[in-house]
Amino acid sequence: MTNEVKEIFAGGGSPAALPAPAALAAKVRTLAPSMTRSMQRVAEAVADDPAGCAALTVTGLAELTGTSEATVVRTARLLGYPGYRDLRLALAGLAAQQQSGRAPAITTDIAVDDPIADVVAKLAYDEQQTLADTAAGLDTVQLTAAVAALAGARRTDVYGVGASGLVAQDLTQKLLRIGLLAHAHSDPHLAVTNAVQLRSGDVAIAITHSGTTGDVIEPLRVAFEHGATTVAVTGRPDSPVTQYADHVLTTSTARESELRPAAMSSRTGQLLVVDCLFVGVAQRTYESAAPALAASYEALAHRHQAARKGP
Amino acid sequence: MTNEVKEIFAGGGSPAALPAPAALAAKVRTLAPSMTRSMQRVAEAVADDPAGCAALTVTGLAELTGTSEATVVRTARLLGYPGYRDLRLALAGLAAQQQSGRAPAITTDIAVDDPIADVVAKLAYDEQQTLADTAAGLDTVQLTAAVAALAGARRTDVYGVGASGLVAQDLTQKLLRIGLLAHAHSDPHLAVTNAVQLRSGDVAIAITHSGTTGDVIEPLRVAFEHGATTVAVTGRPDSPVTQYADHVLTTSTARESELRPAAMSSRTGQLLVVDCLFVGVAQRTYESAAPALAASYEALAHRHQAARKGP
DNA sequence: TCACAGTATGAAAGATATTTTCGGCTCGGC
DNA sequence: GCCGAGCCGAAAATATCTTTCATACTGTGA
Repeated sequence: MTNEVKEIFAGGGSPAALPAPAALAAKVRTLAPSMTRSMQRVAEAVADDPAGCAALTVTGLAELTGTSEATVVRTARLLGYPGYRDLRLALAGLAAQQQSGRAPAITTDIAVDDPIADVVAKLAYDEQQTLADTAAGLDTVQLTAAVAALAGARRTDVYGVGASGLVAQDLTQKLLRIGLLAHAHSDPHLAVTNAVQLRSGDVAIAITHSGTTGDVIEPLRVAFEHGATTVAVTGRPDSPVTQYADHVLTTSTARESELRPAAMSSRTGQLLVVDCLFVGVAQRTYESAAPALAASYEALAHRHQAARKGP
Repeated sequence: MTNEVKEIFAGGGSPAALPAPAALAAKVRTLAPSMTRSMQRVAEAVADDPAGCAALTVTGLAELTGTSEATVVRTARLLGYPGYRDLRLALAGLAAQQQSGRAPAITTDIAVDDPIADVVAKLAYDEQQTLADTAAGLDTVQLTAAVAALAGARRTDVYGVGASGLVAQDLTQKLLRIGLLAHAHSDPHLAVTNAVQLRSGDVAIAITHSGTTGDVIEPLRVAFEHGATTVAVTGRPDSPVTQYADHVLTTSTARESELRPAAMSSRTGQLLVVDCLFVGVAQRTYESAAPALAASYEALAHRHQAARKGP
């Protein structure tokens, strides 16, 4: 008999019968007056530190509050749960919500004495922000034009120095993988001497956050003057580099600070632009890109060891 | 005896011992490849419907997935929890977070005929997700250890090939800027010949998404055997590369597809880890890092043209 | 193809946590 | 002071979780 009653409670009720975690604190306040002393102690502990209580077994919570298991279970029942087990789950949910609610507070700058966990959170948050901003600010018309130029290019040269040089190489690696002829230049002299070879039908891409890097502007200018289609990926749409760019792709300019140089966040936005270019081109040239990609995987397969399980 | 052990697990351990709910989805993806079939079924069910699974007992989840209780417990262990009970609590937390207006996830893949605006949105979303997952899954203990090793290193070698090679260079560039002696190797032969020079007090870092890239594992092994402190940045915490790593930093494994190679999303997570390492080291060596950073800006200033407004 | 080694898996036993029962206890009213 | 109502916790009963162990399976080398 008692068994049957319990089963109804545990499994038979409507799906949303249990109080939502968020309502727990309110329920505690509402019901507190009608509770006995011991139960109030339990309810108080639960409302006070949901996360802590969620980590406790029924026995642990009983000890913490100086009561018994039976009282804890009675309290859980009063709060609307079938038993302590379900209260505990709700508590875990509440704790998680509170924790995630605290997250947006990380907009502050990174300090020298920040614990490493904060550093991780802040960096991740900032880069997410940069991605969102860049995506929102990207001009799809310009992007489409750049993709079209790349897809039909005889050859593509990409210029970038410093951190942007790595982005340039990233783009080049990707384009090569889908069968396009691309080359990244970080040596300004070689970049210029190569740029003079370009002509109509070729594409030149300059990547510079500030838009003022002479070593990158110069080859783009040369390419521009030789009739190549030129693209600038920069955080400053009004900077010198755009003078010689047929298409300008703007990346977001995130806040920078002492411990977080501009190069760090700009890179994230630049890479997003590069990925967009790559996928755009891959879409346009799918017939040839897909087999080329597959072939490049194939070619690398033997350079990977078989994954072994633990010792 | 068993009692004592358990209590340590439940209450006494370090605060961040258990994986946070937010990290769960990432962990499932990261560890799924190393799971057995049955465990994958359980992991999938858990990732698929956290709320639903949180409502189930170990027996219920075993029945739902057509496996046994033992398998469910094993899966929970693999995901980093002491047992199913704790996994269930995390699940409840995750469910609560999702319910409280978290991202519903644009799970669709990039298609060949997606308009460019969709491509931008999907790529940005995916990379944001990768950042969040990587940040959530990053082990701060390992990170702290790696930072400490780097900050006190006589010299640092970083190994990476392909896309990871660019990440290696990014890290190297950053470390050099704050006055550390660092070098990136993408030539496997040179990497090994340099690795034999390393000894205790030096640091070697291998960056490989799959964790199976022989060209990167080999130099790390050599460095490891010569007594250097070794760090692996990989998406597979159980892969061969970790055999020779004193500290393992795990990046998130995002879904990949034909138009979005693994290298693309892995790069985002790797760069976040690199940034965390850099900032961590910069914090520890602030006295010398700050002036070094300032000096590096200074040195580059003359290579930037004055920003001119329009024509 | 077959034997074999190493794993993966689930059934059931064992341990732990939760729920129920039941009797002692306190407190206020008469 | 006596009585009754209801609070409370110890311990039994039950549900749940964990471990163990035997079996089935999978891939491997002869």
